[in-house]
Amino acid sequence: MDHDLLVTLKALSDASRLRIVGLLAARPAAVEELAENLALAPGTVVHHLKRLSAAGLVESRPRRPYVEYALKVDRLHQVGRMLDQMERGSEQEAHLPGPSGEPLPAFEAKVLRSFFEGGRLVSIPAHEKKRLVVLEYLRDRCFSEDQVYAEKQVNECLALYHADVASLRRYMVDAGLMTRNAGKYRRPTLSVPMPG
Amino acid sequence: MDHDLLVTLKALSDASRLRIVGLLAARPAAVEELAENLALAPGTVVHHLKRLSAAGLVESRPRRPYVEYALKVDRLHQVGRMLDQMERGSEQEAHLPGPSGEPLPAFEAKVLRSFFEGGRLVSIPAHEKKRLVVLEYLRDRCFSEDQVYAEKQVNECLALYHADVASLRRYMVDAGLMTRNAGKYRRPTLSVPMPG
DNA sequence: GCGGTGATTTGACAGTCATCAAATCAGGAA
DNA sequence: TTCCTGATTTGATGACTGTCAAATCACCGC
Repeated sequence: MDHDLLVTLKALSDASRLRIVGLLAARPAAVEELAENLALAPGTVVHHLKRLSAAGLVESRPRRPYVEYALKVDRLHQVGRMLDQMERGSEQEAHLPGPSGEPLPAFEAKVLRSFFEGGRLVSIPAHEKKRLVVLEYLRDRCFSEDQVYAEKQVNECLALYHADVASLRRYMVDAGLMTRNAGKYRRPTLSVPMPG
Repeated sequence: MDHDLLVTLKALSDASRLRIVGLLAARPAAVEELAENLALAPGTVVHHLKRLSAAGLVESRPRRPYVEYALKVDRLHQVGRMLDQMERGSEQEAHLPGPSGEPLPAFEAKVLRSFFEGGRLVSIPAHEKKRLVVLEYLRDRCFSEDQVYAEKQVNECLALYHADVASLRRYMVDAGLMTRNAGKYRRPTLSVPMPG
């Protein structure tokens, strides 16, 4: 979620891409059309469109013999709203809501309240049971299922909550909350820790 | 205006700076405080704060013995609104409104209508009188007085309207609409072209 | 099947920039 | 004045990325 915002802002923070968004705001267009308007090579335009697409700002559809790229205005509005609410973000995080607002079990709520302050993790719990609560909470806030994360991305989101991202990463992997394969991280498909 | 949006988006499109914004959203803070939370060197934090400041997102105030940096929420909201309205941007430009909405003299209005299409300059007028109308219009939309622009910035804004930015730049300078000094561009302070 | 057109991918290059360590500055206290 | 603390500047380095030209792909009509 937070990570997506970053991706989207990065996508919008380039002159050429902003111009593309401006052009697509008027009407959908093909790659070559954009390339001509922007005085850029088609390959470059494709590169930009891919970034905008990864940010959910643009969608493509075959329109033989062209490919029609169109702006997804909803996403733009979403980003606008996110920025508007960013100032509230930290206050809300101070409430430490559960994944979908439902109340947390008492123990977990207590642990989270005592280890978080102003939306940030003040220290990593030494007791394994408490640590697990914190780690699981962070994992849910940072990573979605069925997505692969580079170590850099993992660090980026964890850093939102605590400076020592290396420890958090290691603990998560050790606890089986995240799996690491060839430098890539992901949530385990079905992690029911079975003893024996 | 458009240029400021780019600067601001660039400022927001970095993980560290987003985290800074998040921290400052909770409460104002000093450089070292931020540096510790982010696990970054103080110098690096200052660098980021300078960028955020240039984007108008942050302001600083001496708070001996510290320097207090605070978020300017208004600016954040402004950006959010700009993104919301970006989709309307091109439509509005299609109307080619004057600098502050007042009606343009008939001749200028006619020239602009015939040389612009969908908010873009379709070709540079060959006739000097018409060209001047177009150039002046573009200058007003791109550059404010009392500000110095690098050539790159000049190109960025002009490119929003026409691919051949080099010609536009040259014509503007030749016509005295912009002055160039040591690679830097600016609007002439008082440009009353006096013959002789 | 074969060309042709438009889209995409690839490899290389250049410019930008985040980051750090270390040097420097600024102002209060001793 | 001379320290001390915190902020800022500087220079260097490494990573990222926007850009292009050229190669490749995908699909259509012949």
